[in-house]
Amino acid sequence: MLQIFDSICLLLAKAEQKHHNYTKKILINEGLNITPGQMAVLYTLYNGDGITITELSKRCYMDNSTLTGVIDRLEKASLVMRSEHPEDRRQLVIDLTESAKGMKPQIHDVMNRISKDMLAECTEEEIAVFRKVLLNIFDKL
Amino acid sequence: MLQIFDSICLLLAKAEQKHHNYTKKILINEGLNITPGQMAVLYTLYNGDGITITELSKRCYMDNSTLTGVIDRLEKASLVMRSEHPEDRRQLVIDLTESAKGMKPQIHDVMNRISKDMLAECTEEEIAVFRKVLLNIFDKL
DNA sequence: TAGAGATATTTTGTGTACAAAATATATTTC
DNA sequence: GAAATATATTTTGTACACAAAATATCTCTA
Repeated sequence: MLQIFDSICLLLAKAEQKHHNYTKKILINEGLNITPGQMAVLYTLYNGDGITITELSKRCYMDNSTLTGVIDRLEKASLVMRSEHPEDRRQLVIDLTESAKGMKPQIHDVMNRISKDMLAECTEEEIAVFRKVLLNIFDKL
Repeated sequence: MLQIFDSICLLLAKAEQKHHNYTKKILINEGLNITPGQMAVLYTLYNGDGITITELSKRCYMDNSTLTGVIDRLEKASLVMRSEHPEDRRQLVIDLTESAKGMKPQIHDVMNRISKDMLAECTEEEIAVFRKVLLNIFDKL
């Protein structure tokens, strides 16, 4: 059983997949009606909105062309607004709506809960190592 | 910098994303002309082919409906064959082609190389903890 | 044995993810 | 200042990923 996890590559991929689906379900259960990707964008914007799409893409490590669709859906859900950049007509500025701002505590709660759930059996040291290895993978690749 | 990685949830998601893209590039550079998902299916079939789609889906933790498309593409690339199940006409049996069997060493090499690259800076102990935490996430969620 | 329910696979619809091309606008260079 | 180049965003095409519905076939039960 779990034979394919001889490979740490596949294990990493599938652990993240479980985590992603778990996040999806919790967001639905909480009635937040957003997806994990949309949550990541909102979370990033809570650290400062009023930024361009390219800047947002850098901060949340999401492809520019992927963001187009995510922002479309967030805009349709009235959580985000595109507006013109005052000095450059190529750029668009993304702002959170009041409705999205109101969701901030709930979103932080959800993310904390998910971290806690998925790492419930792990010690502080193990979590520190886990974080370190993930950061290393992110930086290295 | 890396502000969103205060959250280990987003860090896990993005580390896996980097890993996925890295895998994609290596597979192209090696001239294997398959995607990471296709590689996972082949890898699973190397542990035993001649199994049904549902059995394959259990072994590689891929959704049945996702597998339909992956197998379509593998079949188009002549790496896999669907054939009728002798006793149950609902089921299809998936077999590797000779061509796919010939790729086994290369695929194992690629996967070992990727593990090595992404964990290059890590000690054996850290890797053991990393694996343990991933397995825990997979089992728990 | 006919009909109900179960199982296997595919299809459809939605949401990332990314490369490459398309579009629009800015900037640089000659 | 017009042409070349650069930048910002969207569009298009391909590949997962999964839920729900559609199909086909099998099995169980009355």
